[in-house]
Amino acid sequence: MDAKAIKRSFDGSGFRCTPQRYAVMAFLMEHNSHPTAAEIFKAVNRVDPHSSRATTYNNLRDLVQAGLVREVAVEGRAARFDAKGMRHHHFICDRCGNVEDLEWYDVPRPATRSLGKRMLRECELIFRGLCTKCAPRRTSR
Amino acid sequence: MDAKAIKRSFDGSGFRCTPQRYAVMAFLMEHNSHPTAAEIFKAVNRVDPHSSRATTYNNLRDLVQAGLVREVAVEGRAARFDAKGMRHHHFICDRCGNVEDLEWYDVPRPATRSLGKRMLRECELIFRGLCTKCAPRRTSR
DNA sequence: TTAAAAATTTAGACTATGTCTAATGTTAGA
DNA sequence: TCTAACATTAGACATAGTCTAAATTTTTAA
Repeated sequence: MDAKAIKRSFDGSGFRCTPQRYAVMAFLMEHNSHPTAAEIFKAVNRVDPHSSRATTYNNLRDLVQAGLVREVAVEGRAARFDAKGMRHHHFICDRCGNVEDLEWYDVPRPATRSLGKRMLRECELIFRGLCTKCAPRRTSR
Repeated sequence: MDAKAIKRSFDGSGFRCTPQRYAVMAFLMEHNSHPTAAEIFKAVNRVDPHSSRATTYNNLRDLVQAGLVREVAVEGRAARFDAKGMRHHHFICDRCGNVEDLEWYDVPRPATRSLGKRMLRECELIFRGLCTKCAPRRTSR
């Protein structure tokens, strides 16, 4: 993949591009499966076992803070992560909890009145239901 | 509040309206602060200490399954709950993690094409930013 | 080049949140 | 009133994630 681009994305983030951080970013950019921290830790260490559990968790937090990675909380399950590439919405499966990307489209903002003194940063659309794997096959049910 | 209405809401849910479950429902209907399970447990037992921790957690899960309560996952924080009264959207504070209700309005559904074989159940809009308490006071910054 | 400072990694202890088990209690309905 | 199904409980357990303190690596500045 584009190693240079990954390294460049760290510029101005306040974080160094260490081998451990690079591995996390590269993995997330190559896989849009929204892995959990545990899955990322395992995957990264399968290739080159030089990132500890603590480092993986710390780095994920740093990357989220730097705005390079997004964390997705799922009810009753471990958090999932994705590289903030193209804008997209999320579909979360009621049954298996998997997170999938859905084509992005503009979302109407709430009325200024109802926001009050709150400072709005982003509007996120989350779709729920059954993913392709979990949806019943035919018209049965 | 409307004790009868709370009891009636259990009809057809497959769950009995026990004192412990009633207490959870009543608390959630009187407070729209989106409390965590731990907060609900404490609050309910302050009034009448007859619900154990396990029961509170079990009942919250049951009530969510019955569709009477909604669970809101927040990144890096404990899950929060609210009674599914009027439809509304959620505002989640980046800084303190508090969840607030925002007036409901219709959300455009994604294109059928991009949904594929997925079965869509609901579209949820989540706003992020700083709540009134956490937003900077004046125009400073 | 090198010494000191800053940032990063690490193992493993620790914390928070939530689930499970097995025993006990309660309720609805025959 | 008896019984089967349902519900509650204490406390052990599981999972996900954080923290600490020491070691390592990188950067800065002389």
